Amino acid sequence: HYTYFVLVRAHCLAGELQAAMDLIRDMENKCRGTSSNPSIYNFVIHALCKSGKVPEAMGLVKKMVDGEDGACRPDVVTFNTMMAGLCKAGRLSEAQQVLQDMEKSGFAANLVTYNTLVSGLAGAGRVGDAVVVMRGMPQGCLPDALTYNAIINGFCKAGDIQSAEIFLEEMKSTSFSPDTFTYTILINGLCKSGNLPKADELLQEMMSRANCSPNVVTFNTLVDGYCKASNLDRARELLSSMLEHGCAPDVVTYSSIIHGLCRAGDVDQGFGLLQKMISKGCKPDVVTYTVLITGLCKAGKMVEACQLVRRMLDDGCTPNAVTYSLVFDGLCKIDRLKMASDLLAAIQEKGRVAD
RNA sequence: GGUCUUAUGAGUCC
Repeated sequence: HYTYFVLVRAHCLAGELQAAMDLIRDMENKCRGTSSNPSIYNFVIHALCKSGKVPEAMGLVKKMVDGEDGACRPDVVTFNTMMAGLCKAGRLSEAQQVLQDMEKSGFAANLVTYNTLVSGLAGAGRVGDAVVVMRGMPQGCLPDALTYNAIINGFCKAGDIQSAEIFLEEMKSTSFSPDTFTYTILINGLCKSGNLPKADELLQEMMSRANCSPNVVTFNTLVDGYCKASNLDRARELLSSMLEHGCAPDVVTYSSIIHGLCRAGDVDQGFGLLQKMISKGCKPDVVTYTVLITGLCKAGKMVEACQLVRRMLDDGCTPNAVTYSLVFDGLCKIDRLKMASDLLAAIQEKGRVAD
């Protein structure tokens, strides 16, 4: 079975999900009667969900629950994985149904099950429902740091910092202390609601505490906050201060600042920073390029925008629906249908159509 | 020994 796991995982990671499913069927036939391990199935369910094949994942789970021809019995991870996939697809009522289904099949929900549902609801703007689920968690399965973090994030995303702080206080009264995630969530909420001073204060608090130092995500969150508040100087200060804390800026850090520069109308400086990140060994991704292309389109530099699309293709970076809609929209608006069709031809020639 | 849950960046003035 371990051999099968290695093979199935390799296929999944290569995006060859049908091959992975075929291997499972092959395993079911060859190992008939032996008890197999659900982790192989769980891995495939996860991969199917991640690539948007939720119905296929549901089919596999159903096969397992029904005990169809040689299929392995599900375990709690099977249900948790399926539930997370449904949440990410925005299919929340079906995710809630999984909780009913598993109990019907005699499986007890665990902490991961509840946390999955809580974060799914909270992340979809239904933080009130998330709190109801949290309050209904049974003895022996009480909320942990992840539960609180998901709830706090839900309130922050809804712009309700006050409620987030109430749950922060409640968290502090438990055996779980706010961690790097908690602080980063709050910093993000404060940034998005325009309270940069308080967000910065929290960063200072983190740096003075031992058990929850800021990481690259924390810095990125605040860097983006300052960029969006048009305070590029402070954003750059943070870039230096993250280095002092042993945090290497990553593609998100650079893309945020490049976005800030472009938004300020300084696409040239954006390209300068692009060069700098490349020279530091940080590879630009589809978002980095899209940010720059947006800047070029807004500046009416459609020829350069098309050139950058070709450059990203050459760089091995595949444009997605956001990139394309942006460029084609820009071209059509200024009536450059010839350029649009030329670009489309170049994309098709490279066989790189995403989304 | 292998599988599940929490935080950060892009377009559409809709």
